[in-house]
Amino acid sequence: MNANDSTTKLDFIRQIVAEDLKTNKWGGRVVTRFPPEPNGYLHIGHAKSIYLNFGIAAENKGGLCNLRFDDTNPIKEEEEYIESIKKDVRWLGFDWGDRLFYASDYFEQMYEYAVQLIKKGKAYVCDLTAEQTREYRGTLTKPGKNSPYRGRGVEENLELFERMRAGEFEEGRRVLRAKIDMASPNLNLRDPVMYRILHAEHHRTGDKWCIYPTYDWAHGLEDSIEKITHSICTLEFENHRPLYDWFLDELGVYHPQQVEFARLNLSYTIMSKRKLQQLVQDGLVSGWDDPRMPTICGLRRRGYTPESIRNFCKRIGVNKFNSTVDIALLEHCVREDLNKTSPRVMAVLRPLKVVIDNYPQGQVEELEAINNPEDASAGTRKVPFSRELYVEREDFMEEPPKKFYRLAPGREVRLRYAYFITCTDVVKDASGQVVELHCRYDPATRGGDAPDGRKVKSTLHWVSAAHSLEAEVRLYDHLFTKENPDDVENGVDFKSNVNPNSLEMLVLCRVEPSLAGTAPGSRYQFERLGYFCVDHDSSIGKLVFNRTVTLRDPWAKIQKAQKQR
RNA sequence: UGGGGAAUAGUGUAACGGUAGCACGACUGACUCUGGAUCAGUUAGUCCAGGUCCGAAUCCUGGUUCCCCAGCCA
Repeated sequence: MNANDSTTKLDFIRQIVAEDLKTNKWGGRVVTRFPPEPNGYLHIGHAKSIYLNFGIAAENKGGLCNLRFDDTNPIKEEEEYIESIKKDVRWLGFDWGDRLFYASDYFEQMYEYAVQLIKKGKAYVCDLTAEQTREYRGTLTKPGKNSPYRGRGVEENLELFERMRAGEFEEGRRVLRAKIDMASPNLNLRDPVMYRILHAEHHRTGDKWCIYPTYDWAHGLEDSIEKITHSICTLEFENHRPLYDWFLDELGVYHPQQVEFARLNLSYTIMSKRKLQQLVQDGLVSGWDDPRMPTICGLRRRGYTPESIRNFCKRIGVNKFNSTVDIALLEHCVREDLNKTSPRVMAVLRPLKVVIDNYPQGQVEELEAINNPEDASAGTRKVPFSRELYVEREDFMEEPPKKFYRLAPGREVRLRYAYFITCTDVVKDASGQVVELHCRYDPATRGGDAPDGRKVKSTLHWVSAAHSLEAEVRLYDHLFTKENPDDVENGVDFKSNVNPNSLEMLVLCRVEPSLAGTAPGSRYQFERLGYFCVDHDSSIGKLVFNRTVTLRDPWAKIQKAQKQR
């Protein structure tokens, strides 16, 4: 049994949906929504929510999922984010069809609802300053005090609210509040603000409005208007549910069910939009799409596939308690996908020149290489072989330790798809650095097999010196050195845990000639090294690759263990 | 200190009163023209203490620990 066999294992939210369907609670409908505020870029945590909401809709007959921009705060929101969010959701493989909505489209209707609440004596205009409001609210343990404006008459409230809308008051001068209970142990119920005055240009409604609804007031209405059945949000909104319910009940309107789940945390990275922004602002990363970022655009640039991210979301499950998923699971998911789909290619990241002394000068052979051993239909290609080659610097050791199977003086290894070679001489520069290897090849092993049946312990990747192309390769590691980046000493913040070695730029790499002209976004496996993706900085004249993830590498582990000893 | 949530191998998740299972990780071994992939195996868990029951991860009682709430953010 594998993780795909989830038909019998429903998470608690899907159980609720299934139960509601059984009891016909919503008349057989399933309508969810993904409601981002367009104030930043989406990250892998959003992917969990997208996968959940669109997934539930897709799994149920007639199910719908709305993409709704929760644009109730013009100060933080921009059109640019709307486009990036749409792009990312689409890239992840989800389609909202014609179900694209904006909270701002409901402003008029929300206003009317607010008037209703005022008429019902359940909302009032309050003149307290923000600071006074805080004082009146009380604390976690002390009840709040009623605002002196709480007793204002309906007529006065109506008039003042209208004048608020008309722009007669300056920002912060007055708010509209719900009249609930200043002594409630749930602070969200202590007469929460419904409207605040913001003389700000809204990216969609322009200057039509100068009062804007708060989240608590707006969100339930948005869900209600769109006839959502299950309003799925994260745990921190649990305390808001009584308020969500209160507004809809007081209005007597269609009332979806809010369900909360735990947001995603991933080891060695952070998910907080605010902190991610700090990394960008402080230049610790190159931007929101830096391949080290957990943003969707970062992962895309890194070479992650939508399929692998969806699969990751499926595997992590959904629950009501905070947890931190091991980033190794995400990495496993890309490897799993890329192993099946990506063409193999040879590239040498840190070149070491090898001269095959007994190979004819000027001779070039085109050797056949398999494009993808996991996919026979991918076929084969020709790779040029010649007298002078490059191999990986770390594939040679003058004094090989135990368990090092690769090239060493006097040792025979195989060059993949080519010949067996034996190292006969090591050339060093003045500082003692190995700069060149001399080897002899066995012509009888052409293609990589010895007719006499002798074996070698390892196979190396290589490129022909004269035929290979220069490339820049960017190696990435975890963004932070600690599993939990927020684990810090007093006086410093999470940024002190940024991994100084999370990016390594290699500029003089050599790749096989078949890569000439490869397009940005193309993904490959560099044999024995890992999965790489062509960066959008790449051009015909200058190839640039990002390492998505390494291959599983037992030798690296052995080496690490040997060093520690 | 008030209120609201939650605790299952190292990590993430199943089991819904009836054999604690799966995945990732780690570790063996087999195979291999990628030290990849694949295959086989090992490892390891119900927060604690009581109680109910033939039987408890599940129900009850008491405790412990963690998360959220004092924005005119979402």
